[in-house]
Amino acid sequence: MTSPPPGLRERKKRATREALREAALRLAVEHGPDRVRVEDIAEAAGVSPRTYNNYFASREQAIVSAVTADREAGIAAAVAARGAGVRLADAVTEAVVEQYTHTGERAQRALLLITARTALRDAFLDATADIEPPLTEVIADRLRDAAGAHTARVLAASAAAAVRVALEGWLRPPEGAEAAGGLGAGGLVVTSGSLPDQLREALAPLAPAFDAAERRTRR
Amino acid sequence: MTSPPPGLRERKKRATREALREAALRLAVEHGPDRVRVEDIAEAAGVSPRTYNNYFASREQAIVSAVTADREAGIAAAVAARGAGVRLADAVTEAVVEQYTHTGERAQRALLLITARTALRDAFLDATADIEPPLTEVIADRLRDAAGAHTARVLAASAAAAVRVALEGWLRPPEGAEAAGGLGAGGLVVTSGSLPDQLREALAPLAPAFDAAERRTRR
DNA sequence: CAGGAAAAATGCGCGCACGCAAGTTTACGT
DNA sequence: ACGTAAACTTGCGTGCGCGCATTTTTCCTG
Repeated sequence: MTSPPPGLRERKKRATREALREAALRLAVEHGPDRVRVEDIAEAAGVSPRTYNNYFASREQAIVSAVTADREAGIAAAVAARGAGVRLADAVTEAVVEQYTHTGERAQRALLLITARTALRDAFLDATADIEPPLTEVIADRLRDAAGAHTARVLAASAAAAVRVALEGWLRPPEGAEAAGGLGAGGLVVTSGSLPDQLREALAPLAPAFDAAERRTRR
Repeated sequence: MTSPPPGLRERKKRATREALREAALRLAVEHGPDRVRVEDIAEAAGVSPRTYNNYFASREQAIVSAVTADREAGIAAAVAARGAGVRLADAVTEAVVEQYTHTGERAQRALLLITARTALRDAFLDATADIEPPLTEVIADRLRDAAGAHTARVLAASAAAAVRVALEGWLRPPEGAEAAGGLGAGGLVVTSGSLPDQLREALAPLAPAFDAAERRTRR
């Protein structure tokens, strides 16, 4: 899988990235997200501002990364942990729920801060796309037939998209009815259930697709 | 459907946006995408640079928008055109294929330019998410039951994600095209499979999900 | 254990995104 | 018809993203 020698070079790189994550989140919590500049983050991490955005494309990305990194790192294992015994759709769903609810104290506090600022919310939502690669890998691992690779890619992308929809609905309580569509005021804006429920509800419509893909590999 | 008076204010707004689109694409084709500044686009459209990014968040977005606007405008009609007689999954698939292949000459030429520059390619891929709202509307139009709204949202998001995967695979390997000197030094992007095939292949795994949702509405 | 190539970090500079506080235009009520 | 409020545009200033050229660090090979 990974390279047997982690590479000394690669380790420092990861250390720097982690330092930037940590610094970004800490400073954001300390002084408020708007009161922190890239220069401050870079200084706290011991690198130049120019180096900073060799790692992160935007200021928001660095802050959010501290929260999302764990999930994109653990989602694959969480799916794999639920072995071949359970339905693939259930494995993915429960793995997602686990990764987004069984979260540390620090992440929970950071989320509270993220949901307040629009720019950070958007960055957080965009970050959900980062679970797609690891998801693709584990799904492809269970779809061994010829077209499995392509199918896994699509299913992973769809699952990530569904998660995004769930998260959007979850942190959207304070919003007027200014949807893009014309007669979009179609009544029930019931939303704002618990996050696990939102996730399960969003992933449920995709279950038949997962089932079909999984069924094809058995024959 | 829409507001009976289009609104005089709204008309000027759309005209300005269209002018910016047109100017951005024209200048990009004329002088090359890197040789055009926001100031030039704004001047060509008759507005100030500051006004420019009240309409577009990035320079690339404006250029790409000239190509993608038609699709996000027509995708809903394309699905609706295929009436309730055909399977929802097929309607969506064929509508997507139609929108991304039956394209004008100008768009085709612009695409050639977009695929060359990495920044424009990324912007183009990101723009596929814009078909999600109209898709949500038409799908919800055919899913009339209670949970149809949520399901439509997830299915639309998944379909958009699948389209993105297809497009990624389509314009994948532009390696060694580092001849930025002359005009039209065009290295033809070698594609793996025709675009319609890629789209159909990517959307196919989602068909069972569409079927299940559609089947639920009939009883 | 050197020497040299590849890769990352840094300094510098330019153009862009966006907040803020005017000025200007459109829409609507009495 | 006129005045007022809301929306859109504009000028200005600041911080940021990133390309380019240079210096420093890391890794490999003879």
